[in-house]
Amino acid sequence: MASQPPATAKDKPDATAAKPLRADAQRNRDALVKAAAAAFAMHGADASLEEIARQAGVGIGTLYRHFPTREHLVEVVYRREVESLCAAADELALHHPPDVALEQWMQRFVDYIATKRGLATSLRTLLNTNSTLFSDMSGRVTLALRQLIEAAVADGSIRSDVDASDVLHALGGIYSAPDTDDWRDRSRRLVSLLMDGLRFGAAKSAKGGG
Amino acid sequence: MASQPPATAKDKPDATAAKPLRADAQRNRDALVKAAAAAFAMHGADASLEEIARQAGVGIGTLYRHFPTREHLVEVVYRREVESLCAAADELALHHPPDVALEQWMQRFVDYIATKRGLATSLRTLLNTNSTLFSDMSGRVTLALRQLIEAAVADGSIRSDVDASDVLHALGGIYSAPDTDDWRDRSRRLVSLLMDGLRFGAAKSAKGGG
DNA sequence: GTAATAAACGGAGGCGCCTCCGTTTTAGTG
DNA sequence: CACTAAAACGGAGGCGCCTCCGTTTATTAC
Repeated sequence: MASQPPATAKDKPDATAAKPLRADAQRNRDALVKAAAAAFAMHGADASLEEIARQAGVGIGTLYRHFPTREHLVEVVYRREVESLCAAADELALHHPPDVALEQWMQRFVDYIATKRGLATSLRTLLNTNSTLFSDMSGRVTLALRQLIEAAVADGSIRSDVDASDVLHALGGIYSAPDTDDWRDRSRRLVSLLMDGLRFGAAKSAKGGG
Repeated sequence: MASQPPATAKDKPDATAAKPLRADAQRNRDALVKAAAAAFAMHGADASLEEIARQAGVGIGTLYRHFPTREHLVEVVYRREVESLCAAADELALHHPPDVALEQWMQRFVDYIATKRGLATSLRTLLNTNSTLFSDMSGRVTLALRQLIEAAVADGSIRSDVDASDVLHALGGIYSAPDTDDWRDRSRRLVSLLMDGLRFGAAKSAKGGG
């Protein structure tokens, strides 16, 4: 479990090599990310950075030391959220039948995107600027979705002639709908509809294999 | 020369209908645009708006009344510059042989773009956001270029199998070159080279018509 | 000319951005 | 434990953004 290389380990020229932060620095950093996530969710991507620092209980200087620009902070928050969304896939897979897990995850995905409406503009700018971020995130999402789909296909509860990118496109159609009041309800219905389409013609009737 | 419709003229429901400004307002507006053009040229698109107001000799409130956002101001300055660039085409056509006019105008065009390097990012954002602006401006430029080309073709000094959009693409290749110190010299050479290509196979050798 | 009114002015004020640097805290060392 | 160097902190300060509203000015009507 001890993954620190304090003295005995050799330096790894790892791409993601980050020397361990000092304990207080790590604490503050975590507090900042948490506060930023809340602030961005509440006020959109141009929430006040000073307010974020205040909520995190640190000085504005500390915020800027950790995140030199607003974009850095937005990126970290965004990565963290996508990561947690994808982690939820594993969690759902453990506690539900594959098709139910898939449906619930798709619903979460759409809901998550919905919360990002306000950030749409700046997030798109960020994703255009930072192509690494874009490919990392879409790769991560596709992977999570693929695993859910494969499990459901293996289980025979959905048809086998679909793949993750097809479904991702279909979900795109759902969340790009204009935002009315009943957006949430409709998206729920549409995800459910998509799910029925996926179940149609599935092998489940011939259930037998383990 | 009197183009004001003070009392006798009827109201035109023109799309660009703008009620005439009060004299002082028009004066201030002009001063602001002029100051802004200078400031953007000097400091890029995020020049200080307060400084612009100061240079124009007006209060910051006046600036914001005329141009509610920075983008409004950038747009007006940009439109004015493109307009003046295109007007230069007519001017050149009056005082030079068609091929010389064409070459000189292309040179001005490339020089102009060069001054916009600093604004590239924000200008691109603006053009993406505001598609009307984009089509207006590129239409205006294409028209000016087409007239120069047609005159030179008619005169027999350049070949006839090119059109404005071809040449615009070629110019694009020139100004998108990486910016080194000798950028200006090289672009001059390249424009000259392009011009030679346009002259090649022209009818001018068979000069005879008046 | 004067009066009335709509239009325009302008800058103070409140807030946010970001930098800079004196102060504090941590992680090592003996 | 004390000591030190390096790392991190934090907030004052300077500047820019933008709004709001009391004051000034151009225009119109008489």
